[in-house]
Amino acid sequence: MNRRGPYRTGIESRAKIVGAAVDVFGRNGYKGGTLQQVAETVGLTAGAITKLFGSKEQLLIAVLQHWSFLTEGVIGAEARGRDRLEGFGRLMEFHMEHRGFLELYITMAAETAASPEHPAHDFMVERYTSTLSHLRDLLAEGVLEGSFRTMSQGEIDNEAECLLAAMDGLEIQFLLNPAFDLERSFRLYIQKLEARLAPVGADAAPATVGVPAVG
Amino acid sequence: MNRRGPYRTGIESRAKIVGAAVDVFGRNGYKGGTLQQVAETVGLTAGAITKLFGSKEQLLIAVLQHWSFLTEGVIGAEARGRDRLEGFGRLMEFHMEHRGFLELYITMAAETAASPEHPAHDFMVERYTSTLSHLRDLLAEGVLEGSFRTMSQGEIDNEAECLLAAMDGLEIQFLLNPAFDLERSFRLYIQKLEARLAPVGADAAPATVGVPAVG
DNA sequence: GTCTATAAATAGATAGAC
DNA sequence: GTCTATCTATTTATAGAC
Repeated sequence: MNRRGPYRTGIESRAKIVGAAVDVFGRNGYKGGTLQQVAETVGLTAGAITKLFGSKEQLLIAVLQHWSFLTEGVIGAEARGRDRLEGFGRLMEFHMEHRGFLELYITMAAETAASPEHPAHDFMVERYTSTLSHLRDLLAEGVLEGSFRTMSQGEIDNEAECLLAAMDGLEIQFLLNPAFDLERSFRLYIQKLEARLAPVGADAAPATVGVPAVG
Repeated sequence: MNRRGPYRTGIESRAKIVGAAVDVFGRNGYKGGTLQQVAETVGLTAGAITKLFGSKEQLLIAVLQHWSFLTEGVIGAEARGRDRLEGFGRLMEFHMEHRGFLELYITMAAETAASPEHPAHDFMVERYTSTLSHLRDLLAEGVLEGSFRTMSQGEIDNEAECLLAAMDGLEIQFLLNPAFDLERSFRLYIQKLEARLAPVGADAAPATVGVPAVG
């Protein structure tokens, strides 16, 4: 970085273009978003973007890689021990602070879910597969560690699916209603999850644990 | 219906066009879907559709009304008593059998969530608001009826939000992976919900209730 | 590296024939 | 009611000047 030479401005432009494309593709989708909208945002022309990235599709790929790199950094791989699921809480925070990335994620998820020929389809399928795998591992580690009660693999699978589903669904509700407290709702879900998965005899009064007064 | 007169074929065409538009808008989104794709599906021309519906946007409105009418019939208003949440289980079944309507719902939810100027934005916000309200009512009625333990309004709100989120998120997972058993995953979520919300003293062994062997 | 100009395709919508 | 033909606007992508 801070590289000298003939490519300096090109590299800076690429970064600015990718940032603008996150918003454009996030708001209007891949087909709906246009290179001219991106160009307008960064003060260039559509032709310049085509030459820099080769094609609209390759710009999308660059956008997805940027997003992937950023969110993996937010979630982190160090999530072990007590704060196992904390990385995903940080992801909710990140999405509240950077709405453009959340819009991109939800838009790409829906578009690729509905059309297998979407250029980002394989990317998103792989993303969902690995996220589910990650969540299953966290839950299984919690069982081995004694933080969670014993569960069958089927129970672990379903908890992982529901947890990912809750994140996606709550994020949609946040986008539709900016007053919605995404991070708080997600953390309440986690509290209920931890109460439900508490080792037998670890805590009394399971009927009310994990849900503080909120009304 | 089976109406005579000069409007007969027009009415039949309208129904066929709306059905085709469900798929086209569902798969490609509103901006991404074209009148020509719809016309091709039903064996008409794009010009004929424009004349019948006035504009692309009015076709979308007709599509949303059709979808709304159908899904409300599936969910039903009779959902009281023990089978309070059964209507939403039927909705999951319906979505597995009629994937086009599910694609339309998820696509519209994502598009309107990301762009407030979307022609279906107000429609979807209203849809989410009323669904959340419906779910809160079902939970509150369950409390009054004694099926559920006492909850604060905040707890009810969060349970309704998480339930709607789980439905949306699990549906996305089903679309991305057709082998995913949406209905079963949803019913497992409901079982966990009912176990979590069981009246105090109504059932022993809360740690394992509601989750049958699945591995 | 970015521009202008342009090619080639496609969009939604309208007009008029039948 | 549906078609053909056409208008106007946009799209991605390319070519060549600077």
